[in-house]
Amino acid sequence: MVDNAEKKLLADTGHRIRETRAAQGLSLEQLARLTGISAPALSLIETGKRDPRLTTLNRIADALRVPIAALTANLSGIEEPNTPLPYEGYDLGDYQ
Amino acid sequence: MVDNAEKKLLADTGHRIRETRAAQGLSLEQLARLTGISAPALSLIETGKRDPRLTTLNRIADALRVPIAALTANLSGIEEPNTPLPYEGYDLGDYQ
DNA sequence: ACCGACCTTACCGTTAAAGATAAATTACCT
DNA sequence: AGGTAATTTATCTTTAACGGTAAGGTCGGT
Repeated sequence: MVDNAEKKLLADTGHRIRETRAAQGLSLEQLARLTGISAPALSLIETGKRDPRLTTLNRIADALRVPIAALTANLSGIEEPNTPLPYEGYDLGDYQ
Repeated sequence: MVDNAEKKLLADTGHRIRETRAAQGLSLEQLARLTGISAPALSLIETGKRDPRLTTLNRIADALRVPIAALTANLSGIEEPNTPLPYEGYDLGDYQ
């Protein structure tokens, strides 16, 4: 469960990065120079084969001039205020 | 430039995680069980001493039932609107 | 066909994330 | 004060991110 969801997260995030980069007419090599991240590493991230660190994601977002949130696929089931979760909550006793 | 900004990013992100966890009355040990991430690792992340991977951040966001964007500090200089490309920016003349 | 720009994949070395455990520290109680 | 929970820090091992380089692959253009 975790594994497939995480693969999808990485794939979707990579997709968003690639779309954003392509929309700006940047090549991997250009983005590599802008971010300091090598082009092979960027390729792996964009194809969902690598699990980037937060600072890596931040450097990409900075270079593409979008917030990190624009790159992180949001498939966790939560989006806006409070989506009622399909599964059991934990004991959040003093919450509310 | 990158270094200080990244430290601040990690510190701010960790702070948001801690605030969200505390607001739900969860201990590090409880969050560790929910995420599969060890309590020492969570402590390092919350105190900004570790650079978490995207899937790690995602597991934390899932357990806290907030989107990843709620945890990632947004100090990249860009705000909210996902600019659909004004496209006259980006002076990459020196690159290319 | 060749060419050139772009992307992918594979290998290697360095570095750091992450789990486990234990120890030390701090906070919060009565 | 003592006691307990919570958190931090330290050490170790395994795993993977990342850069570098080189090789392979794809596509469009002349």
